[in-house]
Amino acid sequence: MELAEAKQKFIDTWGRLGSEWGINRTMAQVHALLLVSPDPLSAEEVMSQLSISRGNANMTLRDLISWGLVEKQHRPGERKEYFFADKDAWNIARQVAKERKKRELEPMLRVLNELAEVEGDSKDPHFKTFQSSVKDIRALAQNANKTIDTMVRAEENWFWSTFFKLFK
Amino acid sequence: MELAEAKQKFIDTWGRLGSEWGINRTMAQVHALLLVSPDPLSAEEVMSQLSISRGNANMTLRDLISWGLVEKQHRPGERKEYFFADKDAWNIARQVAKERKKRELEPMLRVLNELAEVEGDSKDPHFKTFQSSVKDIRALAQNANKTIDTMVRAEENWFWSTFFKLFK
DNA sequence: TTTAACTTTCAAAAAGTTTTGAAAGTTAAA
DNA sequence: TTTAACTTTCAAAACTTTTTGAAAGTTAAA
Repeated sequence: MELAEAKQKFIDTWGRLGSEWGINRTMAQVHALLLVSPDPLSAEEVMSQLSISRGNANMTLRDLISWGLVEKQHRPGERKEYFFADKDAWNIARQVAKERKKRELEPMLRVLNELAEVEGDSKDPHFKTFQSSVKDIRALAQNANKTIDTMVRAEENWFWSTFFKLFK
Repeated sequence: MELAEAKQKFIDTWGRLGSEWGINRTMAQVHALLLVSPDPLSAEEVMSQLSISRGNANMTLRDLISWGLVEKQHRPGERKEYFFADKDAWNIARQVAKERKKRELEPMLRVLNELAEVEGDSKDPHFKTFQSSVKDIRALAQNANKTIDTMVRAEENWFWSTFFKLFK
């Protein structure tokens, strides 16, 4: 397989994975493109390499920056901005976990906490099932939350050497 | 808050979470409905409680069964089938992790393995960046894969006793 | 300043996904 | 076997999300 073909396959695969996990396909593709680029790319280069519009490239790059996966670079004497992706897989995983926790897990936990407080007739099977399902799922979510906290705080070395041992 | 209102909120929240994570909103809502139902429900009941069509209810229930989250129950002397959700949060998490691993992680790993084999000029920065990004992400994916394997094999007790102690 | 090289916005269009419901299929009981 | 109670299918419609591109906005350099 040629490098160009392999890059394309990587971009497509990363894009598919993203969309299966609720992340905009184009955003994942732009991320993949930057992951395999040794140097920062301009918006123009992203547009032409992925055949996407200027508006789309702009929004997507801003999203990637807000996810903490990409940063802008400025070159002296040039108006153009360049975009560069953090290439460290563990940083990427941490960053994504951190953002999704903030955007999705925490809001859900707030609702679950509220629902766990709902009072009712403890003889009513409907109430009993509701309460135990909610509390059980809440415990799971709290646990996920805590695990992500630990993950976010962890150093790379700690992660590769210690964390996965638990699961071996 | 009334129980009925709380149930509705639970169903909506679970539905939203599902769609943020690439799981059909209705499927997540049907799952939530069954999670708070002490008894199995018929397709008819699911349809009317969530105001969805017969076709949608049927497909969604079959999907939930294929995810291992719901099972059909048959009552002697009745044609109708009833649907019942496993209420155990740890089983649910394991089941979802197992299915997503099979449906998404493993196919991606196959592509990454293939891409990690691509040969090229090790003096070329494009090739070097490609190779190291692919290998690094592959290592992460392999770790995730292994972690899920362990999770799937783990007993409930192991999980609850090791992780959830603080929250009970 | 002014200019022009760039970035950002956003309404409309396109693409993708989900839902509907009527018709076809299935099967348990009579 | 026939019937009718139920389940399944799938093409078309509705809905949701993403993308486009032209216009507006910004700003560094001349």
